[in-house]
Amino acid sequence: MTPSERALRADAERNRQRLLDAAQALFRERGLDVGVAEIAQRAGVGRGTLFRNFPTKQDLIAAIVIARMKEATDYGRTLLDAPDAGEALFGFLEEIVGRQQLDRCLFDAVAHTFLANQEIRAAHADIVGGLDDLLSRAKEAGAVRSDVGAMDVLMLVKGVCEAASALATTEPAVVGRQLDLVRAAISVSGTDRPLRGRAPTLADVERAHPPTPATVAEASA
Amino acid sequence: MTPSERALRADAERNRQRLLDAAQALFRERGLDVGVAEIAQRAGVGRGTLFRNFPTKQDLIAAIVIARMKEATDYGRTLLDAPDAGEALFGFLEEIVGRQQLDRCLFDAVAHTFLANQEIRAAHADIVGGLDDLLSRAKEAGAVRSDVGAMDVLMLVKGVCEAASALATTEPAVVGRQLDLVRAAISVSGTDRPLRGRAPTLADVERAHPPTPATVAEASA
DNA sequence: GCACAACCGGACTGCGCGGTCCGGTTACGA
DNA sequence: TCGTAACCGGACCGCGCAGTCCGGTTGTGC
Repeated sequence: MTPSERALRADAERNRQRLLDAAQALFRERGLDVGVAEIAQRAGVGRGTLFRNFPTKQDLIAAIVIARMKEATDYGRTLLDAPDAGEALFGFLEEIVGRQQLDRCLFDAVAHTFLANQEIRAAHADIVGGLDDLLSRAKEAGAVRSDVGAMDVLMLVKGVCEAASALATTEPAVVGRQLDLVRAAISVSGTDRPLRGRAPTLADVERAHPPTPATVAEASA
Repeated sequence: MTPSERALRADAERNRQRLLDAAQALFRERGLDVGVAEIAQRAGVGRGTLFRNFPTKQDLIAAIVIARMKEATDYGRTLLDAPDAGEALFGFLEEIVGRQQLDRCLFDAVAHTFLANQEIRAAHADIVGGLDDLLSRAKEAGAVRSDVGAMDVLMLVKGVCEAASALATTEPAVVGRQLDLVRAAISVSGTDRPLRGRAPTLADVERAHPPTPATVAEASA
């Protein structure tokens, strides 16, 4: 947070990175339940070192989540220049799903608790923003119906991730199939029925996950 | 399991039901994390009584889940006589989502662990069967594209539930909107693109959640 | 080459929860 | 009425894990 933290010593930085890598790998393999002891061991450092870098297991998780979200956002930006706006959008959706499939448990965490964390909230908003840009272009290009919003799409995609994770291990092809159905859902079809209600907004989601007093305090510390 | 268990004494049966009701209510309010102590207290019984009726917290949860699934299946059957096959199908989907919204955490549990339980597996298969019947009728009536399978639909619906639970507390209308999108996804539109792969089957899902040796033993006990 | 930051890693604490035990009590049901 | 099944509920156990402490060690940066 405070930029005044003097740069880490070389070995400290190295260890920090090792911890992130080890945690990431273990979380992928076995979920968030892996113990800190094992993470430290896999990283080849002592437990003390882990807690020096990340005072709390949650902090460690959050660091990984944020890094992953930023990667996705960056990828989305590169698609803004793509010639076919529709394909760009659907490509982004594929990418998001692919990433969430890899790091399933991490995004579970985001959904349930971590939107209370300010940094994660910001990273999330960035992704939504990027998606919104891609969606707007796709609408202009006539590839997507005009009455769906970014959160509509994001919810569908999140849903696909969740549902797919139940059986993706044995049938990865199913994910693509589900995405095809999402595509059918939001494409212009000529026989579209109107959608109920209004498009949900980012604010709606954030309102449902208020930052806790604890995280606010933490952020200002 | 064994039908030879002699009927419970009146007060025992009463307590059993109280426990189910209390657990159900608490799970709805605060998720599966509520402790057994609190459940017993809310039911107005001692902890010993809880464990006599349900040797394990998991058993308690499973009992509730199975009851809920059976209710949904029964409702589905009543729709088989409805005049409009398309509306019947979509009505069933609304119903499923509504139920899952109420008992969010329970179905999380199912997805993650409980398909290993034979009874739950059977109840799940029944629901899929019912959905399949409704879907077939809707296809014959020309309301739904012919290349989607019951599991395709179920996955979409499950996805909607998951995604919605993230913000349903503040915006219940969003769920209906997502269901409209699901409807758009599987309706005949004239401009349908082919779907990747083949329709997933119940067997695909079950294969991904093999019954554990433990549950097999438990079922035969 | 030296001072000190960073690391090691075992021992320890605290916590919460599921599950067990049991002696004393209640109320069902025949 | 009476035998007994079922209940009560406090005490207790075990477990696993996050997080702390600390004395001894290593290796970085100046």
